[in-house]
Amino acid sequence: MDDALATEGNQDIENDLDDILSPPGTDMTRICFRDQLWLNSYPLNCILVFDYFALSPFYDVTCNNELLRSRSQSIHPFDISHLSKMTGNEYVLTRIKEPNLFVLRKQMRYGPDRVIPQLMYYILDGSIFQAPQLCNLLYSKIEKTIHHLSQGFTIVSKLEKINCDDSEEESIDKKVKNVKKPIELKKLSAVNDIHTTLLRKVKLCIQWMRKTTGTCRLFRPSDEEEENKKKKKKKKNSKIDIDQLFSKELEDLYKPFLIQSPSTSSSSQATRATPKQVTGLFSDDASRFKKRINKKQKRIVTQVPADGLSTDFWSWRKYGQKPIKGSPYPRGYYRCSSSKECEARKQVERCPSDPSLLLVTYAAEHNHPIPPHRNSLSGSTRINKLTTASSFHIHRPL
DNA sequence: CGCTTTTGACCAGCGC
DNA sequence: GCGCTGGTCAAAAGCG
Ligand SMILES: [Zn+2]
Repeated sequence: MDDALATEGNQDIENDLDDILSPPGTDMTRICFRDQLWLNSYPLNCILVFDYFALSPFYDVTCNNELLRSRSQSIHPFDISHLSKMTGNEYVLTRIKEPNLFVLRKQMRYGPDRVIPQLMYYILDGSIFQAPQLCNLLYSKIEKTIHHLSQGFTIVSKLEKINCDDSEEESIDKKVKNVKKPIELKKLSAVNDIHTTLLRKVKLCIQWMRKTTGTCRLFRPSDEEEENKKKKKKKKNSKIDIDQLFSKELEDLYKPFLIQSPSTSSSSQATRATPKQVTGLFSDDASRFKKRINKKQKRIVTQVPADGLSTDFWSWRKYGQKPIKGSPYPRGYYRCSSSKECEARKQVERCPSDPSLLLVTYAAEHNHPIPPHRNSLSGSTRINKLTTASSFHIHRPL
């Protein structure tokens, strides 16, 4: 299955989003203005930068700066003492690093100390750009993230059939059935749901941001903006509500895909052919085996094709191999090699009924992010020998 | 040299 | 207590 399934259904929402993100006449982030003739004739400094900016298509001739300019030659159009007495659109210089960088802000003034920022522009080495709005930036980041997530889910559902056992009451027969049940369709529709819901949330967030701040900024607000913000404390509270709601619902959405931490997981045990294999897996005592994982630890069983291609992204170190009863193939024991503190473990064994499949049982959770690279490649050539087709008949002698 | 895997020993839990 | 089984330890060996 391809990505089209996930994206097609969201077309309407995405179109709506485009409308929200790009109100007519505000998104000029794709263009850049530069007048080499002007730059050759005049020095770009904080006095003349206004004249230069006024030549660009970004400049709004209805602004108060334009009024000041036409009113008197002796008043600089950026003169805040005059601008602050007026109301309406205006441009102010917010950052100056002559002659390379100038940052301008377009804002709506309602009174001497009441302004709402609208857009930011920067003039970098003579080229004028409009800074992308925070909401656009956020949206593109989130969209990218969603895209990668759904890609990831698609790949994962192709490679693995995941069984996450939640119930202890399930009969053994049922458990065995669950292991074999393919779940690609279920996963894909879940991904689609997540995609749709995320887009909806993003849309809500952006609408809210526009309502509360007029438009979104890329730069840190100035002191006077902070004061305005304090006056809007009530609205700040509503931000918290939305944020909490947003993260809560996100959490709910992703819950089925997360390996729960020991503190939150309820008691459950592995899906195995025989429950006997599960009992006595880990015991918690103060001896030198205290590192053994709690018996109630949540465990996740996955089936992966034994082609040697589908490895996970964690780095593992083998610490044992045992022959297992009822299977001609041994079981390999691996622990996380990224961190000494990390308790994550996995067991890899070949499925007795279908030797082309590997049963990978994960226990405990990593307490660190996925390592970017393997810590070391030395000694790793034999990694997962169990997964290579040539050697899975090897049995250690008893 | 620093990492890995290999592998026999050891431990804990369970059933008898 | 004893034997069986699954899980872990740790010394030794292997690898780049
Ligand atoms: Zn880890």
